[in-house]
Amino acid sequence: MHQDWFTTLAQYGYRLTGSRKAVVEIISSSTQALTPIEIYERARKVNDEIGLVSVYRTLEKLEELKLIQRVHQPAGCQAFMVASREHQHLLLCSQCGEIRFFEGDDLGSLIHTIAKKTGFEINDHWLQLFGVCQKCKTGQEAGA
Amino acid sequence: MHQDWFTTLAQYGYRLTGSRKAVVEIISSSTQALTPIEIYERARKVNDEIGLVSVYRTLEKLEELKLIQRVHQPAGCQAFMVASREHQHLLLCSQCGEIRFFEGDDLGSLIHTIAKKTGFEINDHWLQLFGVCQKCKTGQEAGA
DNA sequence: CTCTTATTGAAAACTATTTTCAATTATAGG
DNA sequence: CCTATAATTGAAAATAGTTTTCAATAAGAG
Ligand SMILES: [Mn+2]
Ligand SMILES: [Mn+2]
Ligand SMILES: [Zn+2]
Ligand SMILES: [Zn+2]
Repeated sequence: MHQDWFTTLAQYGYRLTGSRKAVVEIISSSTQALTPIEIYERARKVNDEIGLVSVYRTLEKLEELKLIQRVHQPAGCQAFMVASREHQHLLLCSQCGEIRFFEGDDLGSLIHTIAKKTGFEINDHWLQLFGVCQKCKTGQEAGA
Repeated sequence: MHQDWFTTLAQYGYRLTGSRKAVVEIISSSTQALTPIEIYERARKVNDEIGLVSVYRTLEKLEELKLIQRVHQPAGCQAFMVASREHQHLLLCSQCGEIRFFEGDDLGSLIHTIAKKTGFEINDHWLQLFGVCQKCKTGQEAGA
């Protein structure tokens, strides 16, 4: 997966540097949403030269290219994760932070009804489900 | 409506001060989500002594009492609006910022399916619809 | 009216993010 | 390979948003 990201970055004329590679590898392989600081701390274990500022700059570019997306949670909205290619929704574990995509919502008729009732032209929606994952339910520790 | 809020605040032992009244009146009568700064600026027109810090402190208390809620939007997540008493969802106009509640989503069967498929125990959800309100569609300016 | 204690605004502190800048380095072209 | 050039870097400064500290004030119980 991160190979694809490198290709995309290169296509857009961005150079492949050590700092960028570290950030890309960390985010693209995480099953949790990560904040800039969390990414920075993980990246430093690989490359202790990296600056937090490069994490921010890389996140900015990855978001522009729609390779990552911001995740909104009750605890805060600074975390990022891999973006879904298609229209999908999130399922989040409130305990360990694991995040999964799911698809197949059938909001069509609801959206139609609300549009008719309110006069709004509805063109997007956010749906997120919150819960406790299987691992956390059974008491196991979750892998980071 | 803000009369009820004053009563609730008093019941919890909070005093009714000019600063609080201003914040309460502004939020409880707005059809848009407002940021702390926006509230502050509006409040100053009524009471030019008020400090931004009191806006923050009042928001904190109103949120604790569940009289207001934070609104998450693509442009940012610092805005607040009246909280719905019951389980409801938001419909937001991307153009003028108007926000409405709606109810009657039928996510039950979707949630059941996802729970079964993933092993998650799902206990909450967020649903927001984004679009353009009637006023904005027909080109009128929206009232603040 | 008085007393107590919550609340206030200003200022300082803190946190998160962005900008500035000179030094470095990826990469296109030779 | 080398070279030239423009993108990228990390440090430091700047900015923005929010919280804490503090002495002064004022709400409200009695
Ligand atoms: Mn959907
Ligand atoms: Mn619902
Ligand atoms: Zn979990
Ligand atoms: Zn509108």
